[in-house]
Amino acid sequence: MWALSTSGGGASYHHGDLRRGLIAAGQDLLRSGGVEAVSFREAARLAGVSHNAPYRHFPSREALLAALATEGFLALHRALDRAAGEARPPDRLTALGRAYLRFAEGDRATFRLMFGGTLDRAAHPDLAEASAAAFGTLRGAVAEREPSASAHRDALRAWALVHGLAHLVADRQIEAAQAEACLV
Amino acid sequence: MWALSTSGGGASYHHGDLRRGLIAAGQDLLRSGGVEAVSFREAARLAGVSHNAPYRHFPSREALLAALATEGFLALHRALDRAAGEARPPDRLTALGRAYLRFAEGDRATFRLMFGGTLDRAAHPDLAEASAAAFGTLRGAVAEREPSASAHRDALRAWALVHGLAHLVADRQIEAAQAEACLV
DNA sequence: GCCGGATGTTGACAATGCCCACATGCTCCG
DNA sequence: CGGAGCATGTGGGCATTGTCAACATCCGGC
Repeated sequence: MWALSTSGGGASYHHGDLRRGLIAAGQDLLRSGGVEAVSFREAARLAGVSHNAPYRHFPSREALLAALATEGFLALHRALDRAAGEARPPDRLTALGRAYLRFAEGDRATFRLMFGGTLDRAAHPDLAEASAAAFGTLRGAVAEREPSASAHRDALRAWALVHGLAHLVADRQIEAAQAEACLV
Repeated sequence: MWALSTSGGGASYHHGDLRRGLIAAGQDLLRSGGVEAVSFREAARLAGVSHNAPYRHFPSREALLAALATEGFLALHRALDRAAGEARPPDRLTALGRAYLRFAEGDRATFRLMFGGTLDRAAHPDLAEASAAAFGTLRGAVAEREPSASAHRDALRAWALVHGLAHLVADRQIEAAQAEACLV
């Protein structure tokens, strides 16, 4: 048992791929109980190891949270890229916005962790890189549609609009359908 | 000593106005160390009471956090009202947006607590009321400028834009000046 | 003047993050 | 082939926290 295929960058370990297991456990906890519920010891329990094993893979609880957020940015990036590939230029920006909103709606806890400001990006390079990569796709789509001199400001505005809608949806202040109606 | 003037709704108590003192202590902790740093016991320490005294005023730590968020919405509401009063209709909406951004920038920790999604509005009526009141001012200003049939959607869009900018500023992803430039 | 309830205190318990010393089992080098 | 070295996992322990229960104190109304 435990013949996990390490389908990623992680090394292969003693008892399977514990790092991956802890991230999976953390995602479960995050989605079911929010950031507060992500506990080092509980993640260890779910992964079937002792309460101290996680320290061999994450230097602190915050590092685990950063890994979860990084995972989130990777997923968002994939979703944005997919949406960009399926739409032609005129509608592309709207499609990206919709994908952004769908992501926030589909995994509210992760979205809030990603943008909750709890995590210090400077202290977690992987996180900074993953988030910059995701926004690169968005910025590219804006520049493509609006190649004016004020492209930067327009990109920012588009980003902020979508981001604000996503937060409002994640916080259940508005309905997802209302948010999508604002994208036109 | 401890002759605090209870300048609000709180009753007057045994050792002064502990509820107010705990909120003040909580604000200090919040601003200096983020939500995670707001500890029941530390707030009690700052207020000079035993570790269990807070339970006579807040049923749980989350209730204290809710009170801090409520206080934040009251402050935001005041700021928005003041900005609305100082500007005439054409510029009023922009002025409101600026006030919103200034608030988020000036007290990032409180802003994140208010919109972090950690707090269940349904469980804290005061919080729900205070947040609804603050948004009432914003919505009113939008409707005033854009009395079209799609006023609701426009209000939502304006709110989302400002809200997204505020989040990006609070998370230090963009500069406050960049955000203000997007308000026009 | 005293009595009840609101307010504050002390003590305790489980859970958590993190540190230390120790055990285990790959892996690689001779 | 065998043992050394090191990455990985374990167990115990400590300080802190949120919360509960029992007890103390102090105010206002009878």
